[in-house]
Amino acid sequence: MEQSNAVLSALGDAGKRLTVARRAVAEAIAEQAGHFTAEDVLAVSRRRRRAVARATVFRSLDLLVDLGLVERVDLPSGDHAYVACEPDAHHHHVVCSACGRSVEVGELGLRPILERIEFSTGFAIDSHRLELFGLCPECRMAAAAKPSA
Amino acid sequence: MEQSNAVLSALGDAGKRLTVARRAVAEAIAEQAGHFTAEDVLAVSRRRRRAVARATVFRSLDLLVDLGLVERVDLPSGDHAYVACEPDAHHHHVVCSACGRSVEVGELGLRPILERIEFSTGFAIDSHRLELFGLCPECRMAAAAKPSA
DNA sequence: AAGCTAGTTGAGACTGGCTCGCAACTAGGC
DNA sequence: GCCTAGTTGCGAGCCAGTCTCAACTAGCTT
Repeated sequence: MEQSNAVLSALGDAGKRLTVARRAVAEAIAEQAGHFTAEDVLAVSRRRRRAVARATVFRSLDLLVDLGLVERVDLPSGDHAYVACEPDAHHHHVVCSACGRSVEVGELGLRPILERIEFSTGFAIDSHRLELFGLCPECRMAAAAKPSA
Repeated sequence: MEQSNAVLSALGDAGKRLTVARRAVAEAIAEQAGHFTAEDVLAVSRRRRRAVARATVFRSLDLLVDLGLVERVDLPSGDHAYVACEPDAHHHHVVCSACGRSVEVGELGLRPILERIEFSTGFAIDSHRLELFGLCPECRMAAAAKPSA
């Protein structure tokens, strides 16, 4: 809930209205443990009897992406998903390929690598996207406990 | 053309048939300078009078992705595209955001960074995706020559 | 408390990327 | 040249995401 509050106050700061639909979307996102799709938000909003129109879900999500409160990730499957995240600081996400949970990691010294690439290719790199996929500690343990199946 | 040959022989090695449709797709890909979409392949095949059905384009592209001859990239816009690339070695792509040209870069010392992340998050990272976007040397010069517009 | 208005929403038609099912076709071994 | 399983083409279908526009409302104003 606190997270949805953060979203709501960020909306206010950006001079956006705090509408019922946006509250519902914020709540639905706050309820997500890891990454989620627009479809998930839609489903949660319906389940909670705060149904929001499909178009509005996409609009709100776009808005939140603009505000940096949510980020798009492209799953290895090619599907588009979103993750809630801290605004401001540049960071990346580590996504659990079993349960979908996602964790943020900081800038982590990519800078020198980027510089090396710029030097060797002549490109002026202005944006990059690093997405990491693997098993979170819980799923690792679960997998170890029950190796087959 | 040599690249399309590489594709064709790789198909043979994988025990796949060398059909007319696949040749057409291979040629269309060889003709692409940078990233391209399934739609591009379709358009080229038609322009060359070797029209391939939409479904077949997707099937062939999937096949080539499986064989590691082509890779999917997700553009910052969220669109899916493909890039032709060397099979085997793990590598990443630098994509020019102006002209779409793409260049491969090697593994470039990401390993220690991944290890640091594994240590700090407890995740067992088994795959990652690093996509770099920026201006290639030509487009940089073009941009410098004509700063406005 | 009521009014005002621009930002926002809902509904549903629409688009475009991609997949499916199946009969027809053909690459490549014999 | 024959055979057959792997492929293809076609067209229908599916689904995420977008668009349009009239109706609604958040939040300022009076």
